[in-house]
Amino acid sequence: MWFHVDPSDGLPIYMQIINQIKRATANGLLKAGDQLPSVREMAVQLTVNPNTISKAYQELERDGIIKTSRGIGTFVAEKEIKIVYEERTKEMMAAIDRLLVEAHHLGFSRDEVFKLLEDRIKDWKVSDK
Amino acid sequence: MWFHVDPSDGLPIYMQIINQIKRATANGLLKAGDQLPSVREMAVQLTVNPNTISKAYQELERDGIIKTSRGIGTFVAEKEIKIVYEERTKEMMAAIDRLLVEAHHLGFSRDEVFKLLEDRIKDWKVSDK
Amino acid sequence: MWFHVDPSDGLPIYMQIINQIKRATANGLLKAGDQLPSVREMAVQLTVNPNTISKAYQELERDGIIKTSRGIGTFVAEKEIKIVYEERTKEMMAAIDRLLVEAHHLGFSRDEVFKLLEDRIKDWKVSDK
Amino acid sequence: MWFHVDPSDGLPIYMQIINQIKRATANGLLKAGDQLPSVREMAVQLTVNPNTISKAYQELERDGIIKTSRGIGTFVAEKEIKIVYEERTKEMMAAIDRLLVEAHHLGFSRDEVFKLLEDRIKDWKVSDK
DNA sequence: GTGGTCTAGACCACA
DNA sequence: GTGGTCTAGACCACG
Repeated sequence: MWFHVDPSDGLPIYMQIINQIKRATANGLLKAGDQLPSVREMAVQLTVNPNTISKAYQELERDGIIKTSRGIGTFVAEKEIKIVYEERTKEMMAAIDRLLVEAHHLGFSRDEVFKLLEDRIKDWKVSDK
Repeated sequence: MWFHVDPSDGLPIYMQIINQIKRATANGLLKAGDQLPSVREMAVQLTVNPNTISKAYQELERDGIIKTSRGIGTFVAEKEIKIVYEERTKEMMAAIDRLLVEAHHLGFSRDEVFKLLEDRIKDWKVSDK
Repeated sequence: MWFHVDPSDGLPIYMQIINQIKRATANGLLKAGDQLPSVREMAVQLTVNPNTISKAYQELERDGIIKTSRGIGTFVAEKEIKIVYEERTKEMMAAIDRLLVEAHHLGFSRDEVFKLLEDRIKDWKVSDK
Repeated sequence: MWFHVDPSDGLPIYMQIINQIKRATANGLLKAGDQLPSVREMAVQLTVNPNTISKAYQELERDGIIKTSRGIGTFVAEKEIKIVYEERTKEMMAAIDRLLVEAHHLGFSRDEVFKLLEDRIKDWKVSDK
């Protein structure tokens, strides 16, 4: 499988794994019912401590993203993640505020941020498939 | 002053303080030359250990956000954009990309992000002087 | 390892440690990828509080000299010169000027400084590989 | 008088004053027997706490640079500062080492440092009077 | 009064 | 085992 991990990334390794799996399920790269590698298998592949994989899986299961059956394996769950609208918007606004603060400290005006984002979104759209 | 801290937030306390001060300098609540509460003062206000405040202040100083003088106090620094243009833009684009990725995870389309940012910038502008 | 510390030196302990590590990476005693003693280990060696070592390591990390991974350890970072040419040269010239001023205070002529540096560089070169 | 002080310099204010006076006596700008401003006078002039001036003067007197007579004033002392040769050389070598370490972290080779210093010294000589 | 350093000791996050 | 955060409390340097 196509997982990878960067130990020198600030993000804890178990988090990197969680993010990749979340993203894959969001993308459709992983569909409900798909089997995930076993903890040991993945640990070998990423040359990472099995505890680390285990922790990632546990957290994913807690969030209802995956489902593990003892002795059988680990699978992508049916359930879909739903965050309430207000929650989502709140987080999104927080993220936007973080961006604006960062922009300020980098010396960009709000209009420049707006312009840059506009351009960036256009680029992304073009490269969309 | 209007600082507050949530010990049960995942974010370390000193980080919460850093973020609040960065934000305040970014939106003009704190202006260059303004004096910040003394380490001890802020420590009692937030019922937090003085060392924790100190750590936040030191980190802010090395980022050039504030300036401290022993025996005098701590002050908001003159803003000075030192990084070269390419560097700045590169960092800004990276920040924008992080935002777009986060937006995607939260299930927002790019147009929605664009719209939200537009609104937010308008709000901030009002508080500009 | 060969670290040592003098608590009665005017310089803060964490600074002494920083200087030693910077020096060691500068003259090749520590190379990129080398593992540093763990915080606790070094703390007992130097009979110093672990927090003090931790502070030194954290400061070194933000200067890009070392790289630490939680749960793994602390390592010498790959050297990476990021600053632009003009910036670098400006800083270097400032450092040279500081040296010349200090030399003047100590009563050395410029030619003597030149001579001493020449000798010193030769010595260092020998320890190059 | 031509003293000045920069509170935002890393160096403590009292140190800045000491350095200026030391330099002036080394230069000949201040000669043995010259009277220095009173503590109060200097404090007003530099808009600095009198304690700070006082501390500088005390330290200078301890080093034999100046001599104060109660009720009369403060004067440059006759005695000349002498550091033993080995001491001076030791300090000078330490300063050179600091320069070389800094150079390394700025990405300069030893030969480049040598070259830069050579140029700098030549410049200084030309601008000497 | 200000900020800076250090200790002792606790608890957490990560691998 | 690793490093990171926080507290309580001491002492120092500076103005």
